[in-house]
Amino acid sequence: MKKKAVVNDTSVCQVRIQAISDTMSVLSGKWKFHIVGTLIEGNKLGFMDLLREVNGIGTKMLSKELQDLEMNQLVSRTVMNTKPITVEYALTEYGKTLSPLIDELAKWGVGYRQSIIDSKSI
Amino acid sequence: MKKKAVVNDTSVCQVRIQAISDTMSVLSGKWKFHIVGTLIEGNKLGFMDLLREVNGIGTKMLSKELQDLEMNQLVSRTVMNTKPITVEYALTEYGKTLSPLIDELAKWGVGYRQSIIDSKSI
DNA sequence: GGAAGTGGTTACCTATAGGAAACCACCTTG
DNA sequence: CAAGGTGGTTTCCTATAGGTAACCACTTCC
Repeated sequence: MKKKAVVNDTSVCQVRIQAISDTMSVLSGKWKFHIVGTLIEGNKLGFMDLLREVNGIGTKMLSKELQDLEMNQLVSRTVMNTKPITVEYALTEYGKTLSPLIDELAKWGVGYRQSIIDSKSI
Repeated sequence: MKKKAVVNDTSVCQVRIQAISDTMSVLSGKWKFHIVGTLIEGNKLGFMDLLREVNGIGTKMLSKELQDLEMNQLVSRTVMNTKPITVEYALTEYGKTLSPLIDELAKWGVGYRQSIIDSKSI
């Protein structure tokens, strides 16, 4: 019996793999990270605000993605009692726990872009 | 001139949004986080090892995703001079900078799963 | 009354992500 | 020489993600 080059079959590792799947399934698609990232910066935003801020998104996708995020308790939707009715989208307390993740995402992206620039100038 | 409820038009913010896009474009698709996550655990792995470890992936996707990652300098591909030819995939030094990001991803996923369990048991 | 701004939904279309399976080459073992 | 293990590529197919545009309702402004 040869020893297989298996990684690490401990439950810790299985949990980790499962956890990555879970996170990705909640934040799947092209826009959710952007929307959450924007809401971290903006605190409370209306639909049209988000449409402007999230570069390139259309009404359909924004609407759908917000529903997804609301379903997963990450975003709250509050209809305000104003003259032209307005709706406020904001991160829930739980949604705010995504901050460190989004920060890492942004941080890595900055470094990545810099590394491309550096490699070009050699 | 009404003040628009614009988030934060500073360059810091624009960079951040751009950075999130960058990261997501490099790690797009269903499998890249899994593959990188597995390589973090496993150090050096062969094609068949990855095929076994990354649950559910097929040869085509694994092959394609590894090429993508190699192109972006995140993964190295080394053909070993062994009797039945073997290939070692490993994270590059730059690929290892993804560790904190993957860790956050996994950490959040664990918390998320727990929050689902908790909300059920109330 | 019509334009313009709020916040969407719906229908339609297409590009592509991703899966299954066949196939290829090379080497070793029986 | 056939089987089985390495490491893939190619073809073919489909599900779905995502884009465009039309449309809806309500309100205020002119």
